Amino acid sequence: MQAETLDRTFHALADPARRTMVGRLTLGPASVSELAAPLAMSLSAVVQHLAVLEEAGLVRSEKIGRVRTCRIEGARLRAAEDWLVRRRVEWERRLDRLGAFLDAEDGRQKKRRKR
Amino acid sequence: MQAETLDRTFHALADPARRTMVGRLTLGPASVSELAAPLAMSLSAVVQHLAVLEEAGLVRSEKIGRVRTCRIEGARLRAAEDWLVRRRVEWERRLDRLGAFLDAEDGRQKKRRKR
DNA sequence: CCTTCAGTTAAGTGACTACTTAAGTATTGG
DNA sequence: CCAATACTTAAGTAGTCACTTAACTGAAGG
Repeated sequence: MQAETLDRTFHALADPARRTMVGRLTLGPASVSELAAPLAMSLSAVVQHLAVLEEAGLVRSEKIGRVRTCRIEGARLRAAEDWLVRRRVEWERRLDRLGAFLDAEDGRQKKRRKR
Repeated sequence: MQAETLDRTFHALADPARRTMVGRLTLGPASVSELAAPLAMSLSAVVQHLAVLEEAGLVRSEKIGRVRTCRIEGARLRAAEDWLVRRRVEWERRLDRLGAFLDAEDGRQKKRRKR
């Protein structure tokens, strides 16, 4: 939950090519060429995107022979999700309190009208 | 769930100042100065961050008199959370399948050993 | 009124992004 | 062996980013 880690994670996810790569890796490990296949850019560009994902800790990879196999690393993705969930919960809690307050006000008004 | 919308959302969240602003707004509406208070930068810079958040649809604001009041808009935040949840679910499903497969293999090995 | 307040706008700067092409380096199938 | 494969590295470029300072607008408060 460190600021810099979230910076890198959200930055990594802010690119459609990188999200496509992450999406592919949720289905299972893949080589660099497999990750590149659906993307309309040079292999070189894909490698650079991969570097961003690895530096963010979203992906880990190992090279065997001439093939580099990549897989997702769940922790950072989970941390980003957690951050979003926490904000949403806080925000919903606030809406609930507001709703309860308005209901109470409404009740008071009706009471007043009854007199 | 359009790509460009997620681009903007994740990009907006990739900055610590903007995340601080969003965090503040989950607690309730705030003026620009209130958002700026905890940030070590000029008001002008804060206004520029606010513009990024508004263009991403994460925040909406209205000016009354000389005060601009900002509040969060939940939808886009929710969409980002959804994207992360979907990837995680996919990834966990894959791990489960893998686990089941390994368990089955393990069972087969034990059977073989029994003979 | 007129000054302070709350924000707005413009212009500039240095760093970073997302690519490209081009020229590598190991592997490996035939 | 040697050509194809699977990346890897380097260098360059146009565009974007996160600020800054400075000058400005329009609403209040005294």
